[in-house]
This record gives sequence, C-alpha cells and structure tokens, in this order.
Amino acid sequence: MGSKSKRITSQDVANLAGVSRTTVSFVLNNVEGFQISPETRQKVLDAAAQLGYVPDSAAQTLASRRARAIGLVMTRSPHHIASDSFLPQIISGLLKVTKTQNLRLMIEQVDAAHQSQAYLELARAKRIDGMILLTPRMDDEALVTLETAEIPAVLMGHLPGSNLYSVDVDNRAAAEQAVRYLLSLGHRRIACITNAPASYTAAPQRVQGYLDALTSAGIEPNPALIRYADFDPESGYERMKSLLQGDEPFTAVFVASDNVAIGAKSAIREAGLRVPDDVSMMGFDDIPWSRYSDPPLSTVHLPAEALAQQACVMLLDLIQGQLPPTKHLNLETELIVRKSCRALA
Amino acid sequence: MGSKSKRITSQDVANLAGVSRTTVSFVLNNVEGFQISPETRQKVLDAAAQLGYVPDSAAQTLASRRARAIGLVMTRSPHHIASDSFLPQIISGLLKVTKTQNLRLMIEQVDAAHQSQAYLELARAKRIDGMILLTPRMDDEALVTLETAEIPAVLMGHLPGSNLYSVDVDNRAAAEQAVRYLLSLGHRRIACITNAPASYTAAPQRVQGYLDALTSAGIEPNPALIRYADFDPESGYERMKSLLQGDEPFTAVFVASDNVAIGAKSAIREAGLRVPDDVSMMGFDDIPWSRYSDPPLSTVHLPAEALAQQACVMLLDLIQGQLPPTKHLNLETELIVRKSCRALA
DNA sequence: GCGAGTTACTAACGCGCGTTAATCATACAA
DNA sequence: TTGTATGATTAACGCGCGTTAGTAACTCGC
Repeated sequence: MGSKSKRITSQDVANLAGVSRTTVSFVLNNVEGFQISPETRQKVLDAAAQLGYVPDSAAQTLASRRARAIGLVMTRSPHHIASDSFLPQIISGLLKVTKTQNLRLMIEQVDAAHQSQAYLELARAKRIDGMILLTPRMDDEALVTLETAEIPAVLMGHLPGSNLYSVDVDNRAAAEQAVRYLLSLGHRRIACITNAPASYTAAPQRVQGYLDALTSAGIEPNPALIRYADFDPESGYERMKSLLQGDEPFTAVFVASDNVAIGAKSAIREAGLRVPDDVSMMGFDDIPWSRYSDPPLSTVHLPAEALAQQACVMLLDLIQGQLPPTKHLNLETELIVRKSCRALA
Repeated sequence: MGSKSKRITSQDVANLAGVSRTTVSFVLNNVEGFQISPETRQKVLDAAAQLGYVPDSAAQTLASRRARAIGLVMTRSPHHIASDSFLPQIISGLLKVTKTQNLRLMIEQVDAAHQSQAYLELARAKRIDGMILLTPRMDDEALVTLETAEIPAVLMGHLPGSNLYSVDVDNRAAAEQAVRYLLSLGHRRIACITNAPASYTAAPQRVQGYLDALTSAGIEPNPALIRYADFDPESGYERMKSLLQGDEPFTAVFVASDNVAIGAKSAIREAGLRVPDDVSMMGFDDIPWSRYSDPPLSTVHLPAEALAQQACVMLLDLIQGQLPPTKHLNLETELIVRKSCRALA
C-alpha cells in the first residue's frame, strides 16, 4: 500500500468543496470585504477538515510577504548560552506571546565578529518578520546596519545613543538601591563583582549604581574592590578569590548577577568564611535558585519573563506598522531581602 | 532621497552580471554537473556581493521543498519551560550543530492536550524539515500520528515501545549506580524523590534503578519513602517536607534531579538538619549549580549538551535520507562524587 | 423591460527561486 | 561541407498561495 501521500493543497480543498481556490483562501483566512454565503463557507471548512489541510507556510510567506515568525538573536558564544540562567524564562515569556498570535519563534546565534553581516542577512532572507536582540554588545557598524536595515527590532537591554526600541530595567537605580541596603546595615567597605565584562552595557550601569550609592553616602569608592566577571559561576569564583587575596578588606559584596554569585559564594566558603557572618552578600537578578540557596540570597528581582513579553508585544506593534507607546520601556525591579546580609554591630 | 529599497532578487544579480537567472542560481548554489566558465562564475559572485544579495528563504523553501530549519518541540507548559535548567545547554548543543550546517532552529511549545494535532500541523506546514522532541510524555494517539507523519523526528528521552529514533542515557542503570554509592557508604534507609511525575518516562526508570539497587543489596524497598516531584525546586521542597513529616526515618535521599534537589535541600535546612551530617543527598543531572552548592552536590552527570548534539546529528541524517547508525543511542553518564554524602559510622 | 445596484464567486497574475529540457556556439573528425 | 561530440548558457515551468480586477447572476425601482 505505497501511500503516495501527495501534499494536500488548497486546490484539493477547492475541488472537494466544489468552489475555486480563491474562495478557499477567503474562507480560511477570514478575509473581510468579501461576501461568502454561509453554506459555501461551511462546505469549504468541511472539506479542509476532511482532508486535514494545512497551508504550506513557505508559499504563504512568499505570497503574503510575511513570515509569521520572529527571531530571538543572541550575540553570545554557545558556551555562554549554555550557562545563561535567564534563557528559559525569556523563551517562556516569548512563547507565551507568540502562541497567542500564532507566530513562530526562531533562535539565532550570531558571532560578535560578523554581527553586522548577520543582521543584514537575517533581515533580507525574510525568514522572520522582526527580531529581539538579547543583551547585545554591538559595535557602531552593527548598530547602524541594524537601524538602517528595514526590519523591526527590539532590544532587551539598553544601548546608549541607540535609536532602537528597547525594554530594560533601570540597572543603575536598582544597583544603587541594593548597595544602599548594604549601607543601611552599616557596611562601609563594600566590594563589587559585575555580571559581565564592561562592554555589555548592563555591567557599567550597575557599577555606576554601586558607585553612586557609595558616593552619596560620603564614601570614597575603592577601585581595588571592583572586579569584572563574565556571566558564569566560574568567573564569580575566580573574582571572589582575587578579592579575598587582595589587600583591601571588605565586609560586604555586591555581586551584580546571582549566577556569578553562586561561584563567588563558593569561593568564600572555600576560604573558610561564611555568608553572612563574615561577608554579607547582595545579588542581582533573582534567578530561581536564589531563594533556595544557603543562606537564601538577598537580591534584586529582575522581571525577566515580563521583559521578554513586553519586548515581544512591542515587536508585534512594530511589525504591524504601529508605533509602540514608548521607545524605551523600563520595568520595575524589586529589592528582595532574604538572609545573606547581616547588620554590622 | 526616498530610497525605495526594492528587494534585490536573483534577477537583479543576473542583470548586473549579464547572465541569466539560471546561471546565477547554479553559481550561488554550487550546483554540480553544470559547467560554468571561471570568468562567468566570478562575474556572478561579484555582482551578488556588490548588490548585497541574500536569497529569499521562503522562495527557496517553496522551490526546493526544503526549509533548512529544524524544530525543538517541547510538550511542557510555559511555566515548566521557564524553570528548565537544561534548556540552555540543549539549545547551545543544537545551535552548535545547526550553525555548521547553516540550518535554523525553531522553538515550538505544544500543549499536551492537542499534541497529536500539533505534530501533524508542524509536519504539514513544512516550516521545518525535522524535529527534536524534548522529554515527551505522549499518549498513544500522538505517537502514532508522529510515526505515520512523514517527518523526520528524534526523541530526547525514551518511550517504551516507540519506533522513533531516540537519544538518551540509561536512566535505570545510572540511578542504580547512584544509589549503590549510597549503599556503599553504609546507608540502608534511603528515600527517593523523582525528577518528574510518573508519566514522564525518565521518572519511573530512575525509580526502577533505585529499587534495583536496594533489592540487589537485600533491602526491601519502602514505598513510604518515595515521592514524585514535578521538575522544579518548589516541588522538591514540598516533597522533602512531606518525607520529613512522615513516620519513616531515613539517613540518605536520592533526588533524581538536581533542580528538585535545590528545593529539597532547602527543606532539610529549614527542618534544622544538615547535609550531609544528618541526611546524605545524592542528586542526578549535574546542572551547573551543583558543583557550587553548599555542600557541593554529589550527582550523576548527564551530558545534556552532547545529547542535544547527537540528537541533532541523527536528525540531519534522517533529513538527508540516510539511516543513522543506531536507532536508540545511549550516552554514558558519570558518577560525580562531591561532598553531599557521608559514610555511616 | 431596462439600467443600476448588490451579492457571490472566479480567472489570472505574481511572489522569488530551483530545476529540466532545450539551445547555441565551438571544435574536430570524416 | 556535414555530422557529432561537448562545453556553456538559457527559456520556461512549477512550487502553493494571496490578492486584484473582473464576471455572472440575481434583485429592484420605475
């Protein structure tokens, strides 16, 4: 029984229903402005159901100039993607939105080296209608490419001087709030480990918040207490070891990424010290692990899933040719006090 | 200067190069069996580069019947996706392979309720050439649909009685090894918390390994010491509380998922007990967090990224019409001894 | 009985590309 | 010259669909 399994096209549906292909298209797409009698409509729907007709998306895209898909593009290396503790939340947020709009989600990883080229190809290949850029670190060329390429795009994160739509939190203010909390507990010598290298904009922003908090408390920031980590726990472990081996004493540390904090805490333990007894620790991000760590990590809640959803909503606006209400949307963060910081006597 | 920005088609390239569209196609696709003079070839390449030509993927797909994309389909709810600690590794693994093959990766989430329908639509819409199914829990109908739908598919995980290609680890043997390790330390009363509900095949398999280890050590398994968790730390926290409140004493626990173990450990701590002093804990999966937890968690290493890569390689074979060397590929696990288990006096 | 309007539908083109079958030019042997 | 092999290129069709411009039939007012 060599079922030849011919592809079922809208022509087949038309034949079975005894109408034209055009009518089938009108009915299945609910095209307004054309009158179809209820009986005809039903005949078409029945025929389509009976044949199990599913439109060919390539043909649809080609004819309509719409891919009905968006892309999540990441400039990070596969290694960093593997240890990105936010990715699941972001994907979950995007899926929630795309699902309701019957859109598809594509994941793209582009090498930082040829991102400019890559953005152009993504735009021109027309496989996606728009894209969401994750924690980008872009050179000027790539930025210009992206802005002139006529493809809707929304940034998750912020890029100074960029004209692109974006969704983010106020990293500086949130970091300042976190460090102020440490100050309020009486800490004066506060170290800082960033979430990422300085070229990723969120890192310097969070450092700025740290500096601002210190300065406005009348404390001279000490550069020897600052380290730049690289996303993963491993780097947190290294930077904390470096801090502990340094000459500058500190009673608290602000780690601008919970994921990095995981490693940092491990280094503290390894040095025979304890959190919060010997070192108070303040995180940032509030990844799912934080509330279950020992001790539960005080941190700043980053609404990752909501950010993704908002970015997606903005992108859909852009795709449909509407201007989103705001160009740079900032969501609220929240200080989460758990048990990793103690008050100084 | 209202740059109209007409789409650049292969016709434009042909015109500029002074050849036909066919020749352009032959050159750009490196079609063999047709002779193109080196000068013509160069002219075409130059013209394409000068215009910044990028083929329209929808048109390519329509004409060639190949989408040059694969799908990662997950049957889990968005909520579970958000807390899936493996997703980044899996995506990273898939991206590594798709990147080298110039394929795209789509993420699909299908509701368990209408998965059968969903698989069919994915297959028929032809937006992807094949799919990778993540930790599926399928009813028979969906399985049949999938096997008869003529779309290449590879399972990550195992489904008893399924004819689909799959990639997995030997969950039973790995769990048995983990529990044997606890037994070797002198533990006799060993509790078990699963990674997932029983309907996800890996869960009962790991429980079976746990039971086998006990039985072959001459210990009668105690059903009152077994709990079924639900992927996330929260569920681990609940199940451990339930165990601690039960009447059955235990000196060790085998938690068949590090992610669940995060929550379980938190419950132990909350009860005023300590790992490993009061309760030894053995995990499963070896997520990035495990080696940095306090104490570092002994566990079974699951090669998630390698699994994804292998699944992808098998899928590519299937798409190209070649039969992969084995139908059910099993990768090796490894017992990772850290510091969460202590020997009983 | 006749144009004007309305309702219900369809013919036919184009989206941009891959690919087959055919064409044209050239060379070379008989 | 004629025929044949072969090297280089192209005309033309089809993939499956969205969509515009158009047609046919059927009212309705006068």
